[in-house]
Amino acid sequence: MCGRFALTGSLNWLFRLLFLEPPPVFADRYNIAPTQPVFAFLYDIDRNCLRYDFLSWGLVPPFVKDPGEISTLINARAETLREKPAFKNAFRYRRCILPASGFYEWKRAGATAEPFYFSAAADAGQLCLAGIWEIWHGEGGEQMNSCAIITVPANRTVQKVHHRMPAIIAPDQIAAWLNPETAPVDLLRLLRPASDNLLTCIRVGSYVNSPRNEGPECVSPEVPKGPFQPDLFFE
DNA sequence: CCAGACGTTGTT
DNA sequence: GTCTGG
DNA sequence: CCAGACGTTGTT
DNA sequence: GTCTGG
Repeated sequence: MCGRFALTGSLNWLFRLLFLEPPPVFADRYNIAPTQPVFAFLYDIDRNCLRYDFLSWGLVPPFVKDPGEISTLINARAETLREKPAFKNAFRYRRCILPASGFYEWKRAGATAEPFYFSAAADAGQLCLAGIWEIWHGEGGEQMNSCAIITVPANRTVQKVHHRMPAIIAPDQIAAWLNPETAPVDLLRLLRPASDNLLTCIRVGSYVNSPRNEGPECVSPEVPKGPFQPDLFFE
């Protein structure tokens, strides 16, 4: 699955690819967690244009009375997107791309969970995660835009840590994914586990565990804990 | 017909 | 809103 | 996803 | 244990 990710560095290549003007500033984010605003490229069927926006991570279906009523829809299984009432309309009409430098997965080992960071092996930069988004209207006219990340079975690299992973769209498929004219069957074809050579994996420290923590330390490799820690004694 | 769910993950 | 279950 | 809270009353 | 918050 995908419950935490990072977005750092310049996205200019993506803006250029989509013929959009980049915003002047873009803060590095190392620990993007559910409920937070996430940056997204999306097709807006109402305005009939491709644009970007910030979406609240955790999809709120339009039929709920209170956005707090549903809180865990941070992922949507690719296998059942078309059938699930909470997702089908979003899949049909509101797809998005969530750029990510990498994503975190936790490996469960009994009571403990060890965090791992997956990023593009080619050092080429960001990944494009496939998402769906939704518009929620409150009784008082308030509006909330939210999103979920689509998951697929893990590839060989991710399998070592977890059995699901985010769907990653290749740069040359982004336009097709966002295009409102693309047929559902062709959309589903894009939702495949990434090829095994796309990602590298490192074990990171538990610093990232708390969503309150930010900064590059989130992706720092785990400091091995051995019986000997001379630095502590001879400081 | 109306009532009630509508989602994922992991764990048991 | 729309589908499923009773 | 993990971390952290988990409660009421009355008064300022 | 379970729910809420980030």
